[in-house]
Amino acid sequence: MEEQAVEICDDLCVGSDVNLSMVKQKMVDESSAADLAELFKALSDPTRVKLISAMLQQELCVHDLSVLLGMGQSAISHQLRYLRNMRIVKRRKSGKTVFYSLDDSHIEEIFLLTLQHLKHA
Amino acid sequence: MEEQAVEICDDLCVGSDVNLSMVKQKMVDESSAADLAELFKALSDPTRVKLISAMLQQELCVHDLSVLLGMGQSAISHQLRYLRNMRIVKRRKSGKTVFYSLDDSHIEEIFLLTLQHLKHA
DNA sequence: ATAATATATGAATGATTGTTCATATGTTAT
DNA sequence: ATAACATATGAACAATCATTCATATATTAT
Repeated sequence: MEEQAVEICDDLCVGSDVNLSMVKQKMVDESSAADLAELFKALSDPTRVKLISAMLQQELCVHDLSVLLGMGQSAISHQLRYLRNMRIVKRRKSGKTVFYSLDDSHIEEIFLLTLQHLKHA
Repeated sequence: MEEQAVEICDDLCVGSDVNLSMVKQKMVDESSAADLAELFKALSDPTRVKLISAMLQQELCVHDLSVLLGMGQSAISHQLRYLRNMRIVKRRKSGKTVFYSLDDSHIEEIFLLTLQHLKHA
């Protein structure tokens, strides 16, 4: 059981009677905050959103994704690499073509939950 | 009932027998993709994640948030403005101090769901 | 009015990002 | 071996971003 060092300065916010140490203890730590931000960042670009939305239905090759999104093959490849590094997407190679599909059901849940919320906002 | 124009090029991906029009119809449209990306972008920065994580517990004034995160007041104010523009956070003014709290339970759900997934990943 | 406190904001800056272009790698067919 | 095709990748560039600094606004106390 480690006692987390809480470095709250002596300053008292006159406008509040909040116990800052208490709040700090329950906050996400530095590393979790970074992880959360990193994951959300992966979903924070329209191109990547569309890629995920397409692969939500079925695995697709780079060329098809490129056609679907109306974007250059290079741009698609770069973004797929990004998503792959984040382990959001996985590859399957078949001859010349490479098929991509979603690798993480967590992402799928988060994506769909957020989509729902946006729909009946 | 508008028929959505699906501009799939004649190119056939040799490596796949996918009906691209079908996939395209089920994909999120341009505007939804932008909205999704915009929302996720709001959560894609460690500072904003920590702010939300703090306010998940209770409303807090700018000064307290500044102390909690160990960051300058200006940086905090700028990010709070961002979150407020996104309607993720709301203000309550009391004398000199301004209290911020979460404005959107959707965000809370998405945030907590993602946090859970990261924990037992 | 003046000082003190809390927050907001515009400008500047360094860092990161998404796309494009050119080219490389890898696979299949001839 | 050569050509054709599918994908990957490095460099470059414009655009966006998060923070800092200086300063402005607003509120309260003296």
